[in-house]
Amino acid sequence: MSIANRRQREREERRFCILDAAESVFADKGFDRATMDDIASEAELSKGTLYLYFKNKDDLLMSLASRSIGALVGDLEAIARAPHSAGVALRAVLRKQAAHLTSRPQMFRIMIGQFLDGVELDTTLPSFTCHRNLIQRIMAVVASLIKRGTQDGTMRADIEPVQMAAQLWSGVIGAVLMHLNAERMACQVPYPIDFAHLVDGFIETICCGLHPTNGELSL
Amino acid sequence: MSIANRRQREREERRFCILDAAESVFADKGFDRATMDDIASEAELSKGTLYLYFKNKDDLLMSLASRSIGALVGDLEAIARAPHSAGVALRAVLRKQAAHLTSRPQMFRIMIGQFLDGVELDTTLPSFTCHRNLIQRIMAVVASLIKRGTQDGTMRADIEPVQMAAQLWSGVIGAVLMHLNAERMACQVPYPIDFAHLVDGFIETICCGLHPTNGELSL
DNA sequence: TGACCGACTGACTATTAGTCAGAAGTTGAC
DNA sequence: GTCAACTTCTGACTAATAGTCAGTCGGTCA
Repeated sequence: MSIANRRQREREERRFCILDAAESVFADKGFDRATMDDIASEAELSKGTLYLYFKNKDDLLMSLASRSIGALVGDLEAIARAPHSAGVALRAVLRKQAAHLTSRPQMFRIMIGQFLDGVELDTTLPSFTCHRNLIQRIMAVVASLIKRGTQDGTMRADIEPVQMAAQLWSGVIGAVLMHLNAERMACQVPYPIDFAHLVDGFIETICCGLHPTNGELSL
Repeated sequence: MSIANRRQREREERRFCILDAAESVFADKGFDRATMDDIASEAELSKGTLYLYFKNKDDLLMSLASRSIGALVGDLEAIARAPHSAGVALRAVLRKQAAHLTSRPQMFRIMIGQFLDGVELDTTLPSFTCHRNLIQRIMAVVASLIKRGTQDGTMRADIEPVQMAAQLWSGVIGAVLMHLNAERMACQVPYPIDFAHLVDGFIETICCGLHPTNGELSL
C-alpha cells in the first residue's frame, strides 16, 4: 500500500508542478500565446507528458482556475460567517472577490475568455465539476448575505437574493474587466477616468441601490 | 476621374462584402474557430485577397466591430437629444446599448475577447482609430445625461459623470456577458436565475443607486 | 497593339495543438 | 540477481491554420 501511496503522491506533486509552470507561462504570455511546449519546458518535461496529466489545454486552464478560485472561496465564506451586518459583509465579500480577480489579471482574462468565443466546455471533465462547485459556493455566500439583509430590514424587501447575487457578480466582473484594461481604455476614452477606484466606486453605487430608504424605482 | 471613382467604389463594395462574409462566419463559428479560408470562401475570394483589404485577422475584426457600433451610436445620440428626463433617457440608452450587444452575441464575445489575453492592439491601424472614436461618443452620451441629472437635481450631486459613466458601462458589459452565457452559467449555478431579466434588473438596481433620495452611502 | 497596373490567386512557410510508438525507469516474483 | 510486467516519459510526427509572395488575369491607355 505504501508504494501505491507514494506513486499517488508523486503523481499529484507532478500535476501541481505542471499547474505552477502553466500559471507562470500563462501569466507571462496569456493563454493563446502560451504554447504547450512553453509549459512543458517550464515544467522540465516533454509536451507529451502534459497530456498524461491533463486532457488538453482547456483542461489545464480549468484546473488552474479551480486552484485559484479555491483559495478565494474559503476566505469569502469566512467573511460571511464573521459577525458583521449583512451590508458590511456583502461589501467586504465583493471587494475581496474583486481584489482577487484584479490581482491575477492573466488568470481573470483567461477565465473570462472561457466564457467567450462559443467554446464548448467539456462538462465530463473533473476539472469542470470542481470549478462549478466553487462558483456555486461563491454565489451561495453572496445570496445568503442579501437574504439576511432583506430579512433584517437593512436591504429592500423586494430584492430577490439569487437574482441580485447574479447582478452583483456580473457587475463586479464587468468592473474588473475594465479596470484590468485601464491602459487600453484610457487610450480609447479621452476622459480622466480613475480606473483604480472604478471597482470600489461601482460596489458603492450598486449597494446604494439595495438600500431600503430608496423605495423609488424610477428616476 | 470616372474610372478611378468606379475603382474606388468597387473597392469599397468588395471590402463591405468581405465584412459581410466575416460577420457571417464569425457569427457561425466564433473568432478563433473561423479561419481566413472560411471567410474567403464565404466571400467567394481567395485568402490572399483578404490581406489586400485588411492587414490581418484582428484588423478585419476591429473593422467589423466599428461597423456594428457605428449603427448603435447614432441611435444613442438620438435618444439623448429627445425631450426625456435625464433618468429616463439614461435608462433608455443603457437598455438600447445592452440590447444591441445582446443581439449580436458573437460580435460581443469577439469584442470582449479583444480586451483579454493581453493581445496588443495595433493603434496605428485606421480601424483602431475609428473604433476609438465611436467608444468616445458612447461615453460622451452617457456622461452628459448623468451630468444633466446631477444639475437638475434628479440625481445625487456628488456623482462624477465620467466616472459614473465608466461604472455603468462596465456594469452593462458584465451583465450582458453573463446573459449571453446564461446556458453555461445555468449549468454551473444550481439556482433558478432569470437570465433574460438580468440586464434590465441590473440597470434598475444601479439607477436606484443614482437617486438623490438615497444620500446614505453605507448600508 | 503592346506595355502597364491593380486585383486576384493558391501553393508555400511557420507555428502549434494533440498523438503515439517506443524508450527508460521501477517493482516484485522467482 | 534477473527478468517480465508495469508505469512514466519522450520527441518525432500529423493536422490545422495564419500569413506570404511570385505569378496570372483582365481592364486601361498611349
